[in-house]
Amino acid sequence: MEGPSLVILKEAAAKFIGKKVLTAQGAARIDHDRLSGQTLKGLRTWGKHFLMLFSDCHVRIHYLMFGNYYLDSRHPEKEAKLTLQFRNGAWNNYNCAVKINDDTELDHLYDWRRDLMADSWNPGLALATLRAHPQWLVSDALLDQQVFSGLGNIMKNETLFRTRIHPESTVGALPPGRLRQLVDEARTYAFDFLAWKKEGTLRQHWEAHTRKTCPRCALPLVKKHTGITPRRSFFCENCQVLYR
DNA sequence: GAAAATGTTATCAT
DNA sequence: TATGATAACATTTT
Repeated sequence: MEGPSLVILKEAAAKFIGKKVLTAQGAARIDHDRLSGQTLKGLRTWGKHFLMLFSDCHVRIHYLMFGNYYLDSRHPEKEAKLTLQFRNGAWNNYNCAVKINDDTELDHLYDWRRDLMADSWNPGLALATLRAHPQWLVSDALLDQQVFSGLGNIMKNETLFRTRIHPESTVGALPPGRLRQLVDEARTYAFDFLAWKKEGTLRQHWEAHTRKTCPRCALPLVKKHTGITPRRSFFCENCQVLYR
């Protein structure tokens, strides 16, 4: 689950803010009793981290690859990792990593300027970090959660296709204008992703990710694992320039 | 039916 | 101590 999907959840679950947790339970190995009776003070996201704020702690949920949630309903069979029951509904979270953190000063843990979805997103800071690591492959750089927090593999492939940059280009070899373009397009695509995800039309808008042919030139797209991670890259060798 | 994938963190080994 | 390998999690799509 990538950053934009968490923004959608934050909006959908906002009705629980200010409400008391009647019961907390689930398969996650946390102290559920600690949450029962507490009032949900707020919800935040930082990249792919979903944060539930309470007066003396916060819960961090990471949905990883397969995580999902049900609001006011539940999975027909699976046991939730964390279920929060409120007077006005239920919040079930599945296949996710759940952690309680005693620190309530989130600013100690998170640099909000790094969150691609945030108003406080700072493209200049991302740019500066990239400039400091010229040897990185762009496919690794985009997936670095300390630089583009919330950016996932789909967003990586689509951003590179849009900017016509080959995933195995090195950051340092990109002309300055192209590097800036990459940073800006990552943010632009993130919000297109958000809008399409809300409409339920995300997948049909993919131009490169999981596609077989290039929508620009009709040549076959290359599917290859690139970078240190390594994650799937779908790209056009004809349209996307390799900067080395 | 096998394999791979919208991903990260904890733990163990070196 | 720092870095790196491996396990763990566990569903949907190809």
